[in-house]
Amino acid sequence: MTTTAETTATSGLAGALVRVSALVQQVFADVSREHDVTPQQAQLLCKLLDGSLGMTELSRLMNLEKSSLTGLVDRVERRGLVTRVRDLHDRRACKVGLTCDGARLAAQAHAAVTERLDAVTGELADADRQRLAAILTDLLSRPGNG
Amino acid sequence: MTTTAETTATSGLAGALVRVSALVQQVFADVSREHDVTPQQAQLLCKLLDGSLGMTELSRLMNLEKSSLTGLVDRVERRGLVTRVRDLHDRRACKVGLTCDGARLAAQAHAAVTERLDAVTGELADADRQRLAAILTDLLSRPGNG
DNA sequence: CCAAGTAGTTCGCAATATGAAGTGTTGGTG
DNA sequence: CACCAACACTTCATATTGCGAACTACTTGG
Repeated sequence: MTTTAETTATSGLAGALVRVSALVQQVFADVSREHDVTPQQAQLLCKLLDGSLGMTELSRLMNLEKSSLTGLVDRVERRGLVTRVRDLHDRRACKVGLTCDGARLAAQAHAAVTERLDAVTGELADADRQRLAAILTDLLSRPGNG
Repeated sequence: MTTTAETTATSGLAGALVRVSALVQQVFADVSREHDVTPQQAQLLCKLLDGSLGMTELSRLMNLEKSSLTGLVDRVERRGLVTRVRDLHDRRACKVGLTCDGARLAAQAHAAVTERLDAVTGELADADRQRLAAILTDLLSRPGNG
């Protein structure tokens, strides 16, 4: 067993997940480009949609080294989409938050991604959509998958 | 409407898809790193698992500009995982194919990704796994989503 | 008060991605 | 046949991404 690519056939689920992931990434890339930001920048903005976050928290959330995040935030800040605010209680730390422009862009990009993904899943039967949502939610709720 | 992040709540499906995508990307990144290649390089190798492909075909398959692909193939070729073979019938074109090392690495990486994703979905009930696979396959079979 | 830990940044480096421009090659049309 | 548009791929300049190691500044426990 585990001879060649055909191994995929065992379940097909893993392969399907990889392909779905590629599809989502493509949607994300398209939307980001239409809003004149990179996918990473768009993702950063979206993470901030429900409140400012510290660098460490953000790096954990985005699976990035802190040093990588510094640069990313630098570039997004230079575009005026985000600001660093020094934390009053801990002068080492800072909170990264959206500017007005950033919030607008983030909301639009988020809506566009959602809309397009809903369009993709919209071709499914309603029952399947429900089931899909339920199963994925279940999957993501397991420890380690969140 | 479309006020803030809470908009996600409408269906939750789009958000779940995004999160699943991130999960898959992380698995891919981990596995790639363990095999000492970048995710992009691993992806390239996997595309070649069932036969050599031309640059144009590859660029379409990977949603990359041809110029981007040239560099990617260069680096992977430099590592001895892939070779360019001039096409006899069309001297403009070339076929990119796996070397022995490349094929081994690709197979291992592919197996590792599959294994890890199966582990992730293994926590689901069997019936849900089946349903999930069926729905995703259906989704991916729709024109434009493949 | 001092040692250890924590939050971020800086630096050097390699990889990734794009678009514009360039090199050959092919194939059809006049 | 000669030409030229289309095609396959490469080159180049540029920006972004990402890592790890070393660094600064601040906080906190003892």
